[in-house]
Amino acid sequence: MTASKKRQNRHSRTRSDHATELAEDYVEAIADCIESRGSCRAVDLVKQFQVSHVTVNRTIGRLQRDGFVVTEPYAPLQLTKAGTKLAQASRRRHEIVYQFLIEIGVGESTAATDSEGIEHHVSPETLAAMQRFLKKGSGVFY
Amino acid sequence: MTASKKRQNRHSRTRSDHATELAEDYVEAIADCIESRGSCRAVDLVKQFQVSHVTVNRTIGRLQRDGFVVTEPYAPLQLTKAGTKLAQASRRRHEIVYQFLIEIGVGESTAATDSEGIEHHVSPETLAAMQRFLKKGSGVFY
DNA sequence: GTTCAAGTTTAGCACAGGCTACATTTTGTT
DNA sequence: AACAAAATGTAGCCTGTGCTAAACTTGAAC
Ligand SMILES: [Mn+2]
Ligand SMILES: [Mn+2]
Ligand SMILES: [Mn+2]
Ligand SMILES: [Mn+2]
Repeated sequence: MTASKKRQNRHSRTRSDHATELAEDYVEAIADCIESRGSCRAVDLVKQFQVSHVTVNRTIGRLQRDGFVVTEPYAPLQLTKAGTKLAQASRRRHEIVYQFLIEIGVGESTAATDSEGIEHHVSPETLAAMQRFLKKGSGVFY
Repeated sequence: MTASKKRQNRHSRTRSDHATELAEDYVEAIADCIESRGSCRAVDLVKQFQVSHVTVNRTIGRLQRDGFVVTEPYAPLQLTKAGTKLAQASRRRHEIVYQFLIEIGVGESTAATDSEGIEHHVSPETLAAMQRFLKKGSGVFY
């Protein structure tokens, strides 16, 4: 492990996916909220995630610690450069997974639900495969 | 919430998926191990999951509490009826997700890794869509 | 300018799921 | 039988992510 990245086994990878999952969903939600409402407050995330405002607050604290968000007391949330970048990448990946599910015949509501969890486990290689599929169009199939 | 099941939003669903995820992976691994080696011990799971034996032990404790495994001190693990059933359902779903990824052009190694996380977020509806896809064969496409 | 409601923060709790260090039991070797 | 090694168990720690209750800020209504 001096110079080369340690190869994780598949379960280790799943665990590390989960470690970044909440961060990805939060910055995505914050970015969406800022775009649609002009700003984002903790209470908006409470509605999105259906957890208590305390849980949102503590999660935001970790996001700030990790450099994705900046906050001042009682003020709206702001994304850092890193936060904005993560939000964009997450949104793009999420959207591709969602559209892909639609394309293979999953209903919109289920696609929305399932893609919310699936997205975090989709590697660049799998994402590329899904994109190829979308490009070709499913008309050939169904 | 007296008689009707509360409709979860998509983030709530993802959270509940995660609550059962470890149980699914463990019983699947235990079932595999029993089939291939005749019995399964904690140390086998240590190798599979790459966590400490203490973590395995505590996880097994929760599985026992929840009725999926039974253990006696220093003895191999056994699955309960419920554990065996969960293992079968998990394995089937996992296998479909894996084959599906292969079918859309993902390499075996990546498919193995990604399917390990994705499987837990695949609803029956999405699983059915993947199966339809596998039945048709991807020859039409590629 | 008080008052009140909404939003936010803090304190303190729980459980899941990681860990190391150390103790114990079982099993294999001599 | 004695010893060594492997497996298992226990004690005690940590972080993440959930909660309720209570205190505090802020901004709007009056
Ligand atoms: Mn997302
Ligand atoms: Mn998500
Ligand atoms: Mn899995
Ligand atoms: Mn997951």
